[in-house]
Amino acid sequence: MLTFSEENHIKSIFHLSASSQDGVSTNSIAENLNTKASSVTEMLKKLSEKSLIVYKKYHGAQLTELGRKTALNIIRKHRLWEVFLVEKLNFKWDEVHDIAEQLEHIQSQKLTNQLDKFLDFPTHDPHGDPIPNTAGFIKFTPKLKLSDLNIGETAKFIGVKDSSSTFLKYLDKRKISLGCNIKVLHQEDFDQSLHIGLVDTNLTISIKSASNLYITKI
Amino acid sequence: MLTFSEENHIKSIFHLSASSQDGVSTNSIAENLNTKASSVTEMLKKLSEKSLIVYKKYHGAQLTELGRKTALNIIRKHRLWEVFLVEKLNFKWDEVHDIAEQLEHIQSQKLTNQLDKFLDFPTHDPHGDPIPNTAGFIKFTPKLKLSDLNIGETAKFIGVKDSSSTFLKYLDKRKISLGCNIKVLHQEDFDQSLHIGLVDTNLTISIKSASNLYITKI
DNA sequence: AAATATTTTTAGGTATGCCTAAAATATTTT
DNA sequence: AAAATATTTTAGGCATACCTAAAAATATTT
Repeated sequence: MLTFSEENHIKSIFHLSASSQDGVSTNSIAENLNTKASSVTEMLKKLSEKSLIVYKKYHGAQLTELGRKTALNIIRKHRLWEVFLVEKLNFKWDEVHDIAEQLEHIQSQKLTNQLDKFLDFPTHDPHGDPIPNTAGFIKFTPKLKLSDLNIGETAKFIGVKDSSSTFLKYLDKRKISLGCNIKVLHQEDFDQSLHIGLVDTNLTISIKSASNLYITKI
Repeated sequence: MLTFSEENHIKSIFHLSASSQDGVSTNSIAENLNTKASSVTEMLKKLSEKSLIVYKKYHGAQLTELGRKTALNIIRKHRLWEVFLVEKLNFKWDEVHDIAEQLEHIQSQKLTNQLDKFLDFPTHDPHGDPIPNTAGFIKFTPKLKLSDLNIGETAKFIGVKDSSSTFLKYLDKRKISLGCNIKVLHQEDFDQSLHIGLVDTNLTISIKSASNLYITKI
């Protein structure tokens, strides 16, 4: 049985692993968890002793297979609860993160699996992130961004990179919702902003916003 | 914001208050929470400083109005989650306690209220215990036990006193479920055991079991 | 009302998880 | 490759929440 803090460190290392080939640095974990490097060092020693990570002093941490499974189980719970909150309790997609952050620590394999069944085995959470299965298998989809498209191309909006509440609300206001089709109409030269077409409206979004939208060509 | 431990102490004091007019003793809390009296003493000081209890050395603790509200909010969450687990996720009534014990600490007023609505505002949990409303109001029903009935009387089974898994499974096996009608047919002289009649069967239960069943005359 | 027993508190200790500041190591620059 | 800079670890502290053992207060018995 892991403590909340241990679980949070494991999760953090998992997320940071995506964007780094070798070990995850102490500082990046500290920044991610809003703690200090020295606290992280302590924790890395502990997680290493529990065989959840491979840790070599001054050279960061890498999850072991056990650690990866552990991380994916926490992420599975987080994302299932997010689906529950949005689908069943009528929460908006920008309101669910903090609550799921608490719920992901609830310990009961049966609870997780029954919840999964109750939600009819969803494959993605409300932000488009894939939900790992019981075995810790996660469906990998190559992640294209809207900013990667050429003028004239159309794609389906399938997920957000930055799922901060501010950004999600911004999307709501512009009626850009998961699953909708977006066509790139034109790009401004001076600031790279994109004119895009939705089903019944056109609008302009910054290149920064465009690179926060994951899409799949259709 | 209270810690899990603070919340558990508050809850414990609330439950123990039912069966004691004046202050709840340090020892009884310790026993209830499986800790030691000295740990409880420390906590009582802390809760007292936070105005959740009135605490006088050597004379036990009593909840303040704030403490009572706090306790009822935790109990509300506990019981709503129990309903959720049984009604929506197909748990048995003897499986839900430990999970609800974790879920009761999740902090989000909105979550609790949406859950309440989703469950269609249940009034009682799967063991027959009443669910406090948002304001901390709890419906008080005078609690008769099956053992209080006279021979020949019939009553509706509305709750259990001891909701241990063993006892709940015992009831399952005998098809005694919440809401069913029970008639007291006869009492054995030598051990006070009761012969009772259900809808389509008769059976014998010990006086100890009978005093664990809350009923209401019909 | 003493003596005894029980309960509660205090004193002092441990593990966890955080911190700051200083020391050690790694990386980058010149 | 030496110096400067950045990162990471160690050392030593603090708060929480537990513990045991001893002391103090209360309750019960004689």
